[in-house]
Amino acid sequence: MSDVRVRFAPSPTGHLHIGGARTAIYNWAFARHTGGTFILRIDDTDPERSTPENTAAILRAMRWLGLDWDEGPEAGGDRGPYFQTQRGGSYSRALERLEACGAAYPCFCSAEELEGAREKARAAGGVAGYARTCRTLDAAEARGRIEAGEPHTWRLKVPEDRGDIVFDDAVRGEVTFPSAALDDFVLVRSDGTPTYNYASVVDDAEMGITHVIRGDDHLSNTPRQMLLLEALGFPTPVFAHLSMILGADGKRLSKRHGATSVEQFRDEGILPEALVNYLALLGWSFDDRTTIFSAEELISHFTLERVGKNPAIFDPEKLEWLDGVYIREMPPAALAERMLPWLEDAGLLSPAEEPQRRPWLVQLAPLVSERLKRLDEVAGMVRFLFEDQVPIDEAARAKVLEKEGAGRSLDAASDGLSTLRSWTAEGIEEALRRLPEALGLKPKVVFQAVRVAVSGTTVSLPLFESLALLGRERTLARLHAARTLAAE
RNA sequence: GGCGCGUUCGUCUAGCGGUUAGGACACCGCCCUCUCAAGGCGGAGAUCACGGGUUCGAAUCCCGUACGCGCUACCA
Repeated sequence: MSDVRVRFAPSPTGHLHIGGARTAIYNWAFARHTGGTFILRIDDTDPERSTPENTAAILRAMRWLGLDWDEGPEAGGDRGPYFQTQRGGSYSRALERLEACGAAYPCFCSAEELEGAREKARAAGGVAGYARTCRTLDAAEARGRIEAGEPHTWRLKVPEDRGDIVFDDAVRGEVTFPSAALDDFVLVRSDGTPTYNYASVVDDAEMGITHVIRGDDHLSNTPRQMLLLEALGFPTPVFAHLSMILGADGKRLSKRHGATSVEQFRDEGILPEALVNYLALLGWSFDDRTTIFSAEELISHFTLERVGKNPAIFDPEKLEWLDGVYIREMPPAALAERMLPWLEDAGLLSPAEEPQRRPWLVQLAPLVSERLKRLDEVAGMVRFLFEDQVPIDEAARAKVLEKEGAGRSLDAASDGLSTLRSWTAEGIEEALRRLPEALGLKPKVVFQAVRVAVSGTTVSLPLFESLALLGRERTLARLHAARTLAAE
């Protein structure tokens, strides 16, 4: 195992978003590629919005995607705990050190005061940012106010002579921030909890994180964190900032763009392999032409050098195409297996009938596989093979059954099939193929009449195979039922 | 407002000084065909955001402008 250590640190304020999922995938792939360690840490420092349910959902989504972590919740590890709310000791120890060396100071300004100052500054068109009012407070006086129980936060004292903060981002290259533009940001809130920038830095350092691969929204936080790192005497990790994933309108992805969380895609019948493949490609390229690759191939090819800098628009259509590719590649038995929950949810199959229906489902699988883009489409496609009777679609009746020749086609099909010796797709095809010529009708007329009679619609799974799966009895019953609706 | 980052077909991208600017999704056409798909073949689609440089030569390097996004919170 190499000494690379990376982490994915979601905050459990919601479900696993696809942006977060992509960050997780890159961290995971990087760790696996380098033989390093992948750590999952829960950044639950926002007491208002963090919930255990969200944490559970995130872990579930990670597992579903196939992203396993070496250290973290439910995995253990010797650098834990892996929940920030359980790491208070680390933050207070670090604060003591910062205070001792004069790198942090208490601030007694109230939230209202700060807000007021901010608005005034903004109205004046000047710089926002904290005015450093408490920075020059006398140490003894500050001590006294703290002891008197006055509410206060702790702020980092940004050094005045630091100059430019420069770092070499693994995806964006050299990035420079003038330290003069940084204000003395809050480390510890008045309730004693750490802010993101603070907790994250302390944890990354204590957990020995070597590469911080995270969203673009943290790029501007990086200089702050580097200042903290310097004050604490910790080494600087390699930073790699990933661009955002946007909706079709170029705006930040949100609910109105459709599904945005990993579990929503699962519920829409997207395969985890396809989602990982798609997300990996959103901002990273395998090479100059490869679109489809397995998780193993992703791992062996993944490098930070091939991560792109520009924001990417999420394209559900391409995801669905890719999902279709994965569905088609699946062996029939595997697809039959994956179809099960969807058939059960649609009430077409009960778990009890499952075992004896297995071989039948394996025969069905190849018929649906090449027309499925998502698994949630399967029930609608196969329903006519499960139910005893099928309603005839009004438009299909008008368009097909009421046409001249439909009735004769159904009669002839009934005749031919009722005495058919081997009820197989091949046998059925042979019997039905004879009909058009015998009736003097176009093949399409005959086959569409039979299709509508049997499936109720003009579009269905391949006819002969469908009849084979339906069985002789139900096929003949439907042919007879449709006869009454048909023209001659 | 300040600071930072980004900008190649509609979309995802390849490209890292010399290419007919390549691939994929979507789109269009043809073939296959019992419908729908899948598949095969072909097509259209990018003056590489714009304007200046540097260079024999720039999508590739530099500067500026525009637009987009992020940060500028006791959110993360």
